[in-house]
Amino acid sequence: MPELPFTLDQLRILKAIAAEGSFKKAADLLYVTQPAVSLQIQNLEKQLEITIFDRGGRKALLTEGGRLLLEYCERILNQCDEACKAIEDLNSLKGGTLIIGASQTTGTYLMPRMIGLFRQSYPDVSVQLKVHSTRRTGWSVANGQIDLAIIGGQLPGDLENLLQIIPYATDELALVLPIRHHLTNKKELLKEDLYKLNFVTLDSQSTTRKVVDKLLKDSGLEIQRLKIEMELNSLEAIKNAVQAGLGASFVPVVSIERELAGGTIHKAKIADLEVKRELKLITNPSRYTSRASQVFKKNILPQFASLDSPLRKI
Amino acid sequence: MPELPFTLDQLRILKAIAAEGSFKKAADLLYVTQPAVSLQIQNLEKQLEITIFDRGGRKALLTEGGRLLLEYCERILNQCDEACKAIEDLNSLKGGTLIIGASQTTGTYLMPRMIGLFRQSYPDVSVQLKVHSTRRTGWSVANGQIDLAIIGGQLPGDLENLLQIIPYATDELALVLPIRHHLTNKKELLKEDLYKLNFVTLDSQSTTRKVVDKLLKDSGLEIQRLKIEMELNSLEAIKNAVQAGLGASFVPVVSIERELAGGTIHKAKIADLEVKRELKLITNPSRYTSRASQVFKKNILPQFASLDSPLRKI
DNA sequence: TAATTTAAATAATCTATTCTTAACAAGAAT
DNA sequence: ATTCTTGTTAAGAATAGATTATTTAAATTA
Repeated sequence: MPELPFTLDQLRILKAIAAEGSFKKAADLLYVTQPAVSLQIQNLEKQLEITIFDRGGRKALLTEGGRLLLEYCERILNQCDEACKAIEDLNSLKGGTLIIGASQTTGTYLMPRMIGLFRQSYPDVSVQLKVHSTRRTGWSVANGQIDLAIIGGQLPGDLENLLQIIPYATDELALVLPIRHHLTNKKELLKEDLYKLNFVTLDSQSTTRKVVDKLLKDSGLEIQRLKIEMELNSLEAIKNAVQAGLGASFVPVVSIERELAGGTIHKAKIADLEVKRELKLITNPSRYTSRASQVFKKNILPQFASLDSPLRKI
Repeated sequence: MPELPFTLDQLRILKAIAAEGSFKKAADLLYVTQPAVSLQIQNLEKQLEITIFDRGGRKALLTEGGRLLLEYCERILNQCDEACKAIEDLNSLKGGTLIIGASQTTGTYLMPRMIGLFRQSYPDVSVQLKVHSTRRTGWSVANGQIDLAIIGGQLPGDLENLLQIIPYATDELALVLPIRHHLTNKKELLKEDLYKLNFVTLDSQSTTRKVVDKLLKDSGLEIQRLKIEMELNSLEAIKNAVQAGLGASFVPVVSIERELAGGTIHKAKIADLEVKRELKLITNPSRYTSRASQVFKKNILPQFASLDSPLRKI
């Protein structure tokens, strides 16, 4: 190894001697014997080809070269200390960044609460939330741009093997009706009733829309017979449309908590149909997992996870 | 020794890997084997309790902590490089300070030429010239405030043992007369003639004055019989006074080179009297000798030294 | 999919630093 | 003069770090 002319230990010794004015005291300060100090300084002087200390007098005094070196020495050691502190902060989560991926729905209704909780405990970690499609989120996790993500949709097959996928929670996709709709009287609906409704849906690109379509189809419904009044591109717009009496819709329950509590929207029960999807936590097991990510997964996510999620099993 | 969490070598390895994106290539770059690199990084990671590299993929990628550390790493290594350069410059005399002491006379007439010569070769060394009394100069050399000095007077006894005193040159104190003075006709004067002259002298504090007085007295002259027209405090003033015809004076030959060449002053010979003093180089053998000081002593001084000076014996 | 190649981790051995103890030398303080 | 302190020198011991050889894992290629 093409050698450096000094080591950090030598610089530490130099600093100590300069501060104490004595080899002996420096040795005591550093918990080594005095010859060790002498030797190191001799090596340093030999390698730099300068005299550093004037040992003549009562005190060990710095020569011109010594003073020059000491200046750099202090700067270098300060940088080292700073580096240590920064790393410690990172370890104790007083710094760093956590990047979380989510779909539109979880990103809008679930993540903000989770992140809020996380930041209560770790206010110095900056958290980024990336809302993208399931596919794109999956790739981002795969190549390390995102630490972890919660998705509701189906991943491309090749990613399924690459990523760790943990069932996280069940997201019910509730049928919501305007509160003055005539079907709100009925305790329970039947699948058949859906054909009588006008629907306001997410546009067909959306993951949630695809999931709903697939689930309805799987349950035996002929989805092309469902009347779609209009397609909107955000859940908020849909909720507003439903509340305005423009039609019914399937929306994630997490997105209507406030409306249900305020009685501004009606959630219908369907006797012979359950529209549910699995929310899944995805991470990349072959990548480095940041401390913040570990903590988020271990401490925050379980508080929102459904009871049967592996994350809950403490 | 309370340990530092990393060594400069480890930082160098870290930097190399980050640059090359590979442990192997970093190893080649640093002329070590690959396991050595692996081990050092492992130690680093253990000590800092962080993961630095993501070894999963094709390339060794930095983790968040790794990037953080690398920032400090680069700054630290840069400082180290700078320190090395500064020391090298000092060694090769591309920096540093040389502090030279001198009496009024040598400081005015000799040193400027020497320093000029020195700075031709070493323009980056800053040179300070301190003109003080012999006594004060001696003490400054003793306590290290001055690297070396040339003095013409007598040192206090205690300093004579402490310092290294090398005969350097003989400084003739020439009797100078106005060019129109009636004694300039004579080829050689005699001591007796001095009593007929009016003298313009340095004031009695001055080293040169004391030396001249002593030398004249030692040669048997009754100095109180010499007529002193006036006392001035600088050689330049004296030279002007002499040239103006106000009187004669003993002045160091080095101080009248220009005037002799221009024929504006007359230097008299005295048959039975030689007024000479030894200029001596003094240094402090028990103190650190700067590189600049060594060079000045070895290369510059001999060019101005008299033939019998030890400095000339190459 | 298997085979080859490449990079990194691991293990065992060996070397080289760098401590420590001990003995010594030089200055300062008593 | 001698005692105490401080630093240097020298020899042995402990440790850190490097090397070679081998194993493991991933990526490229056939």
